[in-house]
This record gives sequence, structure tokens and C-alpha cells, in this order.
Amino acid sequence: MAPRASGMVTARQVADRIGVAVSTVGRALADDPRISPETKALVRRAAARLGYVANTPARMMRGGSSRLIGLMLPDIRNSFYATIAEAMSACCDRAGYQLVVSIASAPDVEERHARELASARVAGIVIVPTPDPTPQTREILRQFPHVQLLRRVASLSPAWFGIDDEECLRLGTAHLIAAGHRRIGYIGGALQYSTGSARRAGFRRAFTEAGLDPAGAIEMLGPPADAGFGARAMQALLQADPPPTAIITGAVQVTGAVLEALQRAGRSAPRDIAVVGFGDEPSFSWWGPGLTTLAMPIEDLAQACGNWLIERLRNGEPIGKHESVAGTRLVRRGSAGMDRP
Amino acid sequence: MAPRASGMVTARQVADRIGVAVSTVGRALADDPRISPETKALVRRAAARLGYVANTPARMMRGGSSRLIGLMLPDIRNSFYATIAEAMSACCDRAGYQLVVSIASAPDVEERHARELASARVAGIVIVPTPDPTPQTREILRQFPHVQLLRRVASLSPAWFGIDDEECLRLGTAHLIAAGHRRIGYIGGALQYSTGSARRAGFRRAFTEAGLDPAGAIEMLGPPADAGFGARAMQALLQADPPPTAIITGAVQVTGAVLEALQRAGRSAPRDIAVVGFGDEPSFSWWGPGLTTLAMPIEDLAQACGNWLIERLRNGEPIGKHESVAGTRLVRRGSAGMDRP
DNA sequence: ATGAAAGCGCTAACAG
DNA sequence: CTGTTAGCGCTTTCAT
Repeated sequence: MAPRASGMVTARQVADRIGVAVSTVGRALADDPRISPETKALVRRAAARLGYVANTPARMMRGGSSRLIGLMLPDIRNSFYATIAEAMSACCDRAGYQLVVSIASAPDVEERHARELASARVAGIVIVPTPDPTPQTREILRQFPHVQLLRRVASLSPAWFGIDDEECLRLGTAHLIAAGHRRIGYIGGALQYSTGSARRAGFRRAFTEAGLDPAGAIEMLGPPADAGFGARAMQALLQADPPPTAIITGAVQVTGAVLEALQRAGRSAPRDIAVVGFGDEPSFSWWGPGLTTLAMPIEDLAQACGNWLIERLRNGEPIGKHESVAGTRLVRRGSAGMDRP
Repeated sequence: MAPRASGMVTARQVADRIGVAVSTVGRALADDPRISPETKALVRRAAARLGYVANTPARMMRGGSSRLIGLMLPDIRNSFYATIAEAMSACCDRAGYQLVVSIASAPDVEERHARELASARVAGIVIVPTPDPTPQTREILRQFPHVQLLRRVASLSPAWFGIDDEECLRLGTAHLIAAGHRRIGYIGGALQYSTGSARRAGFRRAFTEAGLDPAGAIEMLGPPADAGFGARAMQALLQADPPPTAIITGAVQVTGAVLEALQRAGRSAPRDIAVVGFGDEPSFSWWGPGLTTLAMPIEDLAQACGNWLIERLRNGEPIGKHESVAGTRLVRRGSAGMDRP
């Protein structure tokens, strides 16, 4: 029967057991050069035998760092965020940090979690913020070294790691335009998200760069994490008059919802409709003729973000302005038809 | 530029600011009945104005709980585990706990993470263990309230939440047998995993229950989290002589790998081969004719597991023997053909 | 109704 | 080379 964690072995108990002072135990375990090799061995053996595990909270009170890094995400079933969690976990593991994961897609929950992370005195925070964090959230985060990831909010840290959202959608849309499509439907995140507005801008820019009027395009914007929104938007587009000849998405969740909706509606690509999907999950390759996608190096990005933060934490450097932008690759499969059909 | 977290407001500072004692501040914020309403209001206002956030580590030293729950998983990109993380996060959030996520698929990493969770003095742990945790891992976990999830190891806690692994594969295999298949390929986790051996047993049991010799079946067992294994195993099965007429998988990652391999090999279901897939991700519905799957209520299971642990933590009850088994549902889509073809 | 003081486990400054 | 001691921020007696 697992006893409560309160009954754990302390440094004092180890010390008493072998008849030395607590400080000797502390120093021996910290490999302090002033302690003799014999004593070190003695202490280490006793500590191991008694199952001594350092008490980090107690250590923290002496000014030490918490070895805790907060990761604030809107969702973890989204493959982007799962990838981020995995990469951040690897970063933390290598550097001896632990990951405290907070999942919040609403500002009030985000605020509560920020407060809890602050209460735990995390060493730093990586955050994919909600579009409009509360003043309290901002005030709390201000007191901790933190970095924004993917999404970006002016009121938070000037350090940001993201993708080139505008170029990403410009690229995909240009591909469809080059294939001859003029009436293109875009389903993406709402404009209050930094990613949403940048991606919509890229979508439109592809039109103007091709000398076309974006008015021929149809835009459906909504909450990017809501699969229901993607499905409904797709329904609406299919019933538009005239319906679009091509679809491009601006969020991973939306891509999944669109693929499912098309499958259910019995439409096949590229015959009935051309499709370019945001994100490149393995499953996208087995949809219909293979989905043509916009692939981003999320894993590398998250890793870079984590390492950057951790390095600054270790050196005690402040978090200054920093921007890191990852590019996008168009993965051509069958769903968007050939160029110039 | 974000200052180090060390400069946070303490209860003493709040006290000094309004000319009361630290203990008064502590009591006021804890809503102690002995403090006058006026003083409480005064303290609360000052605390809010100064941005005071309680120092949990300091609180812990007084014997308080850490409000931290460790979640040890082999992987988080696997949809099962992402779902578990999401559900556990929701549980923790409701109860005021925070989630420390550890990702480890090897026993030595698992041990290091267990030690780190112990060092952070987490209140409890939910673990999907590696098949053979080290003695040190066992010794550490013994000292913390913990529950096993999905996988099960005799040397850890007697509390376990999982699915009926044997029945699950019996069900899927029986479905294929009923459809007339005799030469069935099974690709699943190795036998050292509790889930791997139970699922294989279920696969075999379907044969004996139908009065058939399981020797006609082909079994490919390997690391369940390794997509490469699934792909290779599928390759091998397709080249077997004679090749199986049906495939059933015993792990989510493997299902994905198999679908991808079949797609690449240009085989279509159920014409070339019948398929029943373990797990029911949304993407499985748009593979070929729609994948017939074995669906498990992972979210409910994880939620039940989290709530069960948290309840015990709150009441200070020890973790005794407990088993909770969730059932499986066969989701019939097109990939397994009709019964009696 | 509030204040003073002890002590949780640890590290670092200060003795010896 | 090792021991003694103070103090981190908080809660909790014990004393006003």
C-alpha cells in the first residue's frame, strides 16, 4: 500500500545514519571538491541504500531553480501540439528539466493555469497563447521568462518561434491558381488569431500576385481548433452557387474535418474538387488520391524553441526580442490535380 | 525584459505593506474565520495589487501536498496517449492539480523520470509502464500513490485501469473468421507487454472457439510503438506464400503503418485483402472503403483513472487493489468485407 | 482578532 | 576536510 509521499528520506536521516553532518551529505552528493573521496563514497552508498531522493521544493527555497518548464497549449490531440509536446519533452529531458503541461483554449482557463504555473514557480514557460490573454495573464507571464510559439500576441514576450504563415498559404493557393482554379474556397482560423490573419493574407496575396481579383474566392473563418466548424464550413461551401472548384485549408484540425466531410459527401479529388490541406499528418497521405499538403517542420521548430529558452534559463540571460521563422514545403500528391489541367 | 522568477512578491512583503503580521496575511488568504472581514478585504486587495502568488514549494515544506500529478507515457503522438493526456489534464484542472508529463519508452529513461517526479514530490502518478521497469523505478514508485493505465506490470501498483485486451482481439478476429477468412495475419505488440500477450491470446482464442487450428494464422510481433516495425511486418506478410487473405492489427501505431503500407503497395480492401484495425482514429474512416476498427473508450477510461486517483489523494486514502476494465466495440466499415462473402 | 516564533529540508557562509 | 548555523516562504502552535 503506497504510503503518502511525506515519509521520504531526508538528508538529515542519511547524515544521522552514518554519523556525519547534513552539510557533508549535501556537499558529498553535489560532488563538492572539499569532501574526501572516502566520505563521498560512504554518503553515496548510504543515500542509495536508504533511497534518498533530493527534495527539489526545499532546494528551491534556497534560491535554486525549479527545473520545471510550463508548456501552455490550446489542445493536445491536434497533431501539431502533440508534436510540440514530444519535442519539448525531449528538450527538457536532455537538460534535466520537467514539463508541466497546461491545456487551455479559453482565456479564463489560461489565466488560471498561468497562475498555477507561477505558484509552482516554474523556471520558464513556452506558450501557444489564446488570441487575447487577460491582463492578469499578461501580468503573471511578465514575471517569468517565456516564449511564444506558433501564435503570437503583442502583449506577451517579444520572443517568438513560428512559421511563415502568410507565405505558407500563399504557396498553397498559388499552386491551385497555377492549376487553373479561380473559384477557390479557403477554410481557416478567425482573424483574431495571429496565424489566422496572416494565413488569410497569404491566401489573398496569391490572387493579387496572379493579377486576379480575390473577390472570386470564398472565405470561411472560424475557431481553428473546432472540428465541427470545419465540417460545417465545408458543407456550406459544397452548397454554394457556384461551388468552388478547389479548397484550401488553414489549420490542421480543419483539414481533418474537411477530408471527413468530403468522404461522407462522396466527393472525390481531384475530379469533383481539388484540395490542398494545411499540415502533413501521415494519414493525409492515404486520403483519396493522396492529399497535397502544406508541410511545416513543427518538430524542429519546437525543439529550437525549447533549446533557446533552456539555454537562456541556464545562463540567467533575460529573454529579449527574438524571432525565428520556419518555412513551408508543398507536398504534391494527387488531390490538387496537375498544374495546368 | 522578463526578470528571473526569484523576484516574486512574498507574503511578508504584503504584510509589511499594510502593516500587519505575515501570519495575518496567510490566514486572511486562507479565509480563516478568526480574521475580521475588514482585515481580510485589506489583505486581499493588497495581495492582488502587488500581484502576490502563493509559493507552493514553500507551502509543501510545511507538509502540504504538491498539487502535482505525474503522467508517465511511452509516447504522446500516439492518439491513445494524446487522448489520455487530454483527459488527465481535464481531471487535474477540475481538481486544482497540475500535470507533469514524462515521455519515456525505455526503462532507463523511465527510471530517470521517476526519480525526477519523486524529487519534485508529486502527489501521485499515473503510469503506462514499460514492460519491465527497473528495480529502482519500482522502489521509487512504491513510495508514491500510483495507478497503472492500459499496460500492466505485476511489480507495480495493484491499481489498474485498462481495456479487455484479450476480448478486443477475439472480437475482431472472430469477425474476420465469420466472414470466411482462415489465413489471417496478426501484427501486434511483443509478448513482454501485458497488452501484447493478452491481445495475441485473444487472436488465438477466436480460432479455437471457431474450431479452427491457429496454426493457419501468421503472427508478427514487435515493439508496438514503432511504426517502422508495422510497415516491415506488413511487407513481409504481403510476400508470404500463400499471403494472408485478411489482416488484423494489435496497436494503433501499427494500424497506421499498415494502412500506409497497403496504400503504397497499391492493395485495396476488401478486394485484395480484408483489414480490421486496432483503434478508431478519425482518419481511419477515410482510408480506402473506410476501415473496420476496434474502438475503445480511452477518454472515459483515462478520466475514470484520473478521478479515482485524485479522490484517493484528497482523502488521504491508500492505493489498494483496483481493476477497471473497459470494453471494445467493433465499428463496421468497408475494409473487412461482408460477413459470409 | 492579531502577533511572535518555530520549523519543514536544504544550501552556503562561516567556523574550526 | 568537516561541523555549525542561518535563513529561504510558508503555516501553525502558542501567546497575547
